[in-house]
Amino acid sequence: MPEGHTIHRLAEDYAKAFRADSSLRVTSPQGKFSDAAALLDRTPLRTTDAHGKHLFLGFGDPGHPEWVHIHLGLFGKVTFGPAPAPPPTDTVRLRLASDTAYVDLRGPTTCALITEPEKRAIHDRLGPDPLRPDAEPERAYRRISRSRTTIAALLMDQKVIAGVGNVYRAEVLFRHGIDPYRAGRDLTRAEWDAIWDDLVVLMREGVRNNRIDTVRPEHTPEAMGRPPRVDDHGGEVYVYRRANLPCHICGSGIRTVDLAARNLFWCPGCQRA
DNA sequence: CGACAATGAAAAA
DNA sequence: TTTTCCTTGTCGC
Repeated sequence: MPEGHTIHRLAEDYAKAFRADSSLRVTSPQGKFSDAAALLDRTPLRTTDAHGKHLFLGFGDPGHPEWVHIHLGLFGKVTFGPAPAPPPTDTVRLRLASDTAYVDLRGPTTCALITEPEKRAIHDRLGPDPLRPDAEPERAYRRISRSRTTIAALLMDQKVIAGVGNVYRAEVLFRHGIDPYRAGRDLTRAEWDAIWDDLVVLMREGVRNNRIDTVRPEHTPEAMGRPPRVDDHGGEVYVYRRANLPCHICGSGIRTVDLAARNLFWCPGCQRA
């Protein structure tokens, strides 16, 4: 389940499992991607790429690259396993299978074969991604510093910054004591730089561990003598999905509200205007 | 077995 | 601002 760290991890995992493997079979058991799958069948995966929540699988020779563009949306899931691949269920949009491994993609918002220019156009409309080495955080600040929109909404806008989702949004604002309702243009450059640098660290850690942990060492369950979090998406967090529970730091009840069809979580004690 | 939620975003209105 | 798309797991009856 997908914020940017998941997608970058998938780019690594797809490459690790299948790159340059001439035994690669490409199918679409569900049927919605059959034509493209037939085209790619038995051609090696050349490279993978990720920008924000967009995943790209590169096929073909470098002069004429073809890309499978994948976006998981809210429900998309990817599962890896060793060969032999089990019979696919009828929801598998895309299966890659080699002599040694297989991977199934289910429920993506997007799974399409695109050209290099089309890929470039996607990069162009995305904001800087804390997980990409070429990212320019000033580009994000330029937009934020001119916007009357709340920082909570701006962090979710992929044109402003790519890869942050509902969990990282809530957690990074908490970690910096920032009221989610503050307007973007009221953020100082120093505040933005601190947020960005923090996201770089947190999301890299997310890629490494394949989960989101945002709690500082001094606030971990072990350090504070409280039971570890029990939650179906794993990861130790301060506010995400902790509605009405006491804040780990100040004890205030964590608040939640429906904002633009997503659940926003924050601590009214620690995050003041 | 239906209702509902879930780390998302584009299209329609 | 609302609707739509995509899938799966959980909860209550």
